[in-house]
Amino acid sequence: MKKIENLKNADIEADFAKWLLLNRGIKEVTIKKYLGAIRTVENILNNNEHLTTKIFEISDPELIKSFKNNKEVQEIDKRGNRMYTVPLNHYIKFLYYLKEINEESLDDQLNREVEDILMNNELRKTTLKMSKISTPTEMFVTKTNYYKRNPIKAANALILANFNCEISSEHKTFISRKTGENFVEAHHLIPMNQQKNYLEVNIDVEENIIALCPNCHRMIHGGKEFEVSTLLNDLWQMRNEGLINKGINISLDKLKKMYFIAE
DNA sequence: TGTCAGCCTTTTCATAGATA
DNA sequence: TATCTATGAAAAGGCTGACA
Repeated sequence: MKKIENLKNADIEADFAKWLLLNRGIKEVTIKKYLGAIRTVENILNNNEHLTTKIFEISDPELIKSFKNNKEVQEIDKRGNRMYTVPLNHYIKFLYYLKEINEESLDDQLNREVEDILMNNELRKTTLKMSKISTPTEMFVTKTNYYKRNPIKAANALILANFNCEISSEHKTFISRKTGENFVEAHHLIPMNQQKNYLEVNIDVEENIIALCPNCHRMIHGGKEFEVSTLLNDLWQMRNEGLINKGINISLDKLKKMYFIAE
């Protein structure tokens, strides 16, 4: 069992190294030094009992951020010209990247369920009634808990948008074989992984679900910062009032942070 | 703020020789 | 013969500063 756990940590470390090499274009020599620096930080935190696990066992980027506040880490970081916080920052970005990939795959799963609902004429007629019964449901995926999306809510959102991309109704895609409508995808403006920060309200509601053409949907998940930022500006203007009516308060800045836009 | 080359120091490992 | 110790080479770690 111990060996399996070690293998998992080694896998994450190897994936992180591969991500640095392929996604960030960092040289192997530097990657080696970064991994060594992370190990040094890990030892410091272990020695002063701020940490009892390995850094690569941690999947919460906020916890990694807190390590940068440790006095000893700050001291060696200053001496080492930020060579300890730089790799930690990279690891934080890597963890967010992993979360984003999970968010995308959950979106894909949701959209397949939405299509199944919309292709059933009887079910389609009753979606608006059914959607009233809903509470956020946590589901377990790998080591992290995620909130299951309600496909009926998402189907409603697409119907309310008249199957148009909400960025521009001119974004025509193709007619879906299953639904017979212009193909658009459901996207949660406030990502569902943020439900944990909205304990009083359910963010899986029509007001938070946007119909997007596949191009805009991919762009919002993986576009350049300025492109995502532009999309978010428009969508936030469009939906903020509806969200407030549902008791969901979100500033544009906070929304951008959820998409890792540094502004 | 991040990257990276380069230099210095420390650690690890292999090998040979000394000793019990 | 087995074990310990000294030594040197290689690898890894730590740090600096230039540059983008």
